[in-house]
Amino acid sequence: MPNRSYSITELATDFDITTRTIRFYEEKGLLNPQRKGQTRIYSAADRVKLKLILRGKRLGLSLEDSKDIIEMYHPDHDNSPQLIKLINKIRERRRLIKEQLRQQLQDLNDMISELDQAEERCVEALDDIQKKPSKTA
Amino acid sequence: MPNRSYSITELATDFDITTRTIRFYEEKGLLNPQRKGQTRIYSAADRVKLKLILRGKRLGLSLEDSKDIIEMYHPDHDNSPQLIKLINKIRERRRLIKEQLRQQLQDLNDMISELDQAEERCVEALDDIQKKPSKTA
DNA sequence: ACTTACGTTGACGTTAACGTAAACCAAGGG
DNA sequence: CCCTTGGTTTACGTTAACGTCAACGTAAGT
Repeated sequence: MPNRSYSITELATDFDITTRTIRFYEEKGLLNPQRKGQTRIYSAADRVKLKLILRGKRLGLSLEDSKDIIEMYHPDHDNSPQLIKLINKIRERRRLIKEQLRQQLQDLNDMISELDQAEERCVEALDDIQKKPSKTA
Repeated sequence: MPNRSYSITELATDFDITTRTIRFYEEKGLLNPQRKGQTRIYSAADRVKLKLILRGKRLGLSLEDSKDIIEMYHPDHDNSPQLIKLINKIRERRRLIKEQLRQQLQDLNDMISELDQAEERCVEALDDIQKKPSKTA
């Protein structure tokens, strides 16, 4: 059932964050859960938003960036200038993401190959030590 | 000539950072340039370290992490227990990097395909508006 | 001698993204 | 009735990674 609702602690344990974090995201305008009295009630859509936020964080986006992205998901269907602006924003964002993807892929591969080399140097140093026994001998 | 040396502003403009940033990295123990009087003189090796730090940043590593990684590049060639520990650190780090690579690739692809969908929804909404002329008509 | 460019060391300020603590309410169990 | 288990708001604290002065030294050019 994708239409159930969630308590704040439930979401917190699900995503391994604290309730403070979730309330903080609301404070920053990234979430707007319903209320039952004082208590926050999170919908499936809220859950998805949280997921978006956390994914954004893993990619190094700021909360502002994630907020921006979240707002791309519910366009104003009656306002064509707004829609056009939104489309451009989406395309720009995609461009940024793709460029980032390229850069990170290269960075990660570079780093891995350098770690390989560093390991190799260590292994060789160890081999050398094996051949000439210690100075104290 | 890879063995020339660099001034602090030279490195700063090269990498598009401020001199404050470079001194900050030194303060945190990631760099240790020579001195000529008071003035810092950076070697080619220092330049490489800076590059490592900045790449680390792009990957979301902390300065502490980068410091750790930099220290992997000049092993103590006479101490085999140290060398063994270092090799294990390198392997662990590579494991982390690879896992991060996997995760980021998935995150980026997910995000791109979701942006594609969002764009599509916008375009459809625009089409709808074109068909039924504005309410004021 | 004066300015300009580049360098230095403090030291305090700033921003993002929460952590932490205090003080409180509400529902249910024993 | 009290306690435990959630939930709430408000507010101050914290950390990383610098930014931003201030106050000064030095060497080169005019």
